[in-house]
Amino acid sequence: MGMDDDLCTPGLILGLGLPPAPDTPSNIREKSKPGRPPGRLDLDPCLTLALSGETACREARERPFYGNRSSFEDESGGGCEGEDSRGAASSFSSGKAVKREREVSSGDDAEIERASSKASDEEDDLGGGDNKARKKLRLTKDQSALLEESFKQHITLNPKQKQALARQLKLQPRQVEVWFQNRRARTKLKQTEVDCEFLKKCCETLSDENRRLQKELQELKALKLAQPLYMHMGGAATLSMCPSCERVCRGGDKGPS
DNA sequence: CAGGTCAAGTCGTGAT
DNA sequence: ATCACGACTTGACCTG
Repeated sequence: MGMDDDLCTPGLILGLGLPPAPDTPSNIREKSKPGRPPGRLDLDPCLTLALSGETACREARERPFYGNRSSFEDESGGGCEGEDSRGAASSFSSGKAVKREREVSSGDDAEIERASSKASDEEDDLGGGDNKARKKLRLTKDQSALLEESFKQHITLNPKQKQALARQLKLQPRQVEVWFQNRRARTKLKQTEVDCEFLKKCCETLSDENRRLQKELQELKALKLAQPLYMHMGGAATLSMCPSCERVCRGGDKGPS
């Protein structure tokens, strides 16, 4: 009678452990500043069946942040060249453009940029001479290819690189900068999707294993109910998890290897 | 025309 | 205070 549940808890603990949910694009926000370049999600799920006294489940490890942000760029990054002047790329937000005027470039750069803006506008000219509306810049294949190429080399640009690339592409440095920003955003989004898929698979796998272990636990409980004496002889204390075959064995029983 | 893509805008934040 | 960056938004353009 009384010996069922109380006696029946041999101290077996079943635990399903998952690391904290992955950073979603939204909660990743500023915390993730250290920068996670597109990389593998380091997930280490844990599922354990243990005797009491042991920890039910390993602490889920903290996922390391994805490695570096391209700090290597910063060595030469002076930012003193007025490289990134005014949001002149678009003539559309007249008043708002003021914001972007933090780097007031000297006339020289300003002219280069104005010229390059014109050049790029005319390059893929769609015929509309109306500059009232913001005109969509479409990068040419060559421009995109070159941008992609340099993105492969470094995902951020220092001012000199930006300048050089802009000159090469006949674009404004600001346009190059924006392209890199958007490119990083796309990369991150893509990586998030990949992570998400990976986590789903992990979840399925762990659920399966959880079910299996729950079943095993039930079997063990049933076994103990059938052999109450076994408990008093200290049998339960000798139950242990065989690391190699991942089954519960008696103390004396050794796994296959 | 709806929905997708992407260049470019705004805003908030951390680093210096 | 300034700057660079990321997140989010806007708007032009494209496509089915």
